[in-house]
Amino acid sequence: MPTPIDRHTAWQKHRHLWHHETAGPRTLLLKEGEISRKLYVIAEGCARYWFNHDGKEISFQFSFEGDVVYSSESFRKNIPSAYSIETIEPVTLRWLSQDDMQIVRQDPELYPLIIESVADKQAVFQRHFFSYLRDTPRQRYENLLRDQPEVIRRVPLQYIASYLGITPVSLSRIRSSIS
Amino acid sequence: MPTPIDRHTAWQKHRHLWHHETAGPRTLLLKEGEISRKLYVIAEGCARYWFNHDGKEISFQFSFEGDVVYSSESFRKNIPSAYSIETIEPVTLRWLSQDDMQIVRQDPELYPLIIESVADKQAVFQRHFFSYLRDTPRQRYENLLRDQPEVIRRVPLQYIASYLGITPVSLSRIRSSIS
DNA sequence: GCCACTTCTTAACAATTGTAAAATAATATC
DNA sequence: GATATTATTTTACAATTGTTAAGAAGTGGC
Repeated sequence: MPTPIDRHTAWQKHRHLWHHETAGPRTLLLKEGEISRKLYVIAEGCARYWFNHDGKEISFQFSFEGDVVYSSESFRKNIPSAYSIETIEPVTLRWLSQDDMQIVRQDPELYPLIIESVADKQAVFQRHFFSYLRDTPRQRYENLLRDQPEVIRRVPLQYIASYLGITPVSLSRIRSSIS
Repeated sequence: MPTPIDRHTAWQKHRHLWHHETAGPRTLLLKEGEISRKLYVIAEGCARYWFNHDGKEISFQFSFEGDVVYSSESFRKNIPSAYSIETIEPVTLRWLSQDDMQIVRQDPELYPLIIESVADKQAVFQRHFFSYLRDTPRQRYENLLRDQPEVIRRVPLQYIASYLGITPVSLSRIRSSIS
């Protein structure tokens, strides 16, 4: 087994592979049905993940500074992405190509870190999922307000409504009954 | 990078590490708050994942023959599990200890397979999650009936209700309005 | 600043779900 | 097989959400 080394140092070995890019607000970084070919990291700004359902845009994830942004299944398997990724604010990004990511993935010092980060992401996702089984929409909004007030400050309410699994009208009612 | 070999062959190398076990119905394989120390695979029978919320048992996953069953975050990090795993039917199981799983994980031929299976599991989970944002409880029940009729045959309805995010009463109404 | 456009809120009503309690059905135990 | 226990269904009513439409507030372009 490779000797564990510092996470930051392990990644820094590959920093020469990163490209840089900026984009305005409401720019598609990835379009539903296309193949995810760049693994982005957000340096500044925010974005949302969404998919189309009967003509409605359903947002299911928001990403901010430091977050990795890509469609992992599409990126790994070269299959069409099930969702789009769109900037909300103007963003500055760095990204890795699929080929360069292959190089990084082959680094034995990074193997355990990558497994771990994928698994951790899954755990976070699962906790988020639990709130849909456990809490009412009102409680989910209150949780968001308490745990991630930044989302409510930076993300338009219509996107937050679909993220909470309700309509904008219902979210508006919940908000007015709180404040 | 290790040469990719046949998935089955790669796992079979480690078959001597597996233990065998049986359990009756309604047996806890893992209790919320305890540490997941065995990675089970179901040979026969089925089980459910659930957590407690205000005295109610909320089921969020069902597992059948061939499925891996454990609390991944708890198993990896030796932290208390956020949920319980309980048999529904009598089961026969095989399992790996944490230490033996460490050995398996170190097999360079299995690294890519493990990363892939974790990532795939996440994708399945994500698709399931999407239905909570996209569909009504009635549609989720109809999807379950269409895609996994085995779940409805083998799992008590009260567990299915919480899995769908509704009460048993509401599920009963939905069922009676269909058939 | 003015206009057009989008976003958010409010209102009214329909549809769905939750809650509590009782009835029925199914299962387990002796 | 009779009884106790648990699971599921049904009923009635309260609470919440969806839908549609209209109004208010906010944004951006000229």
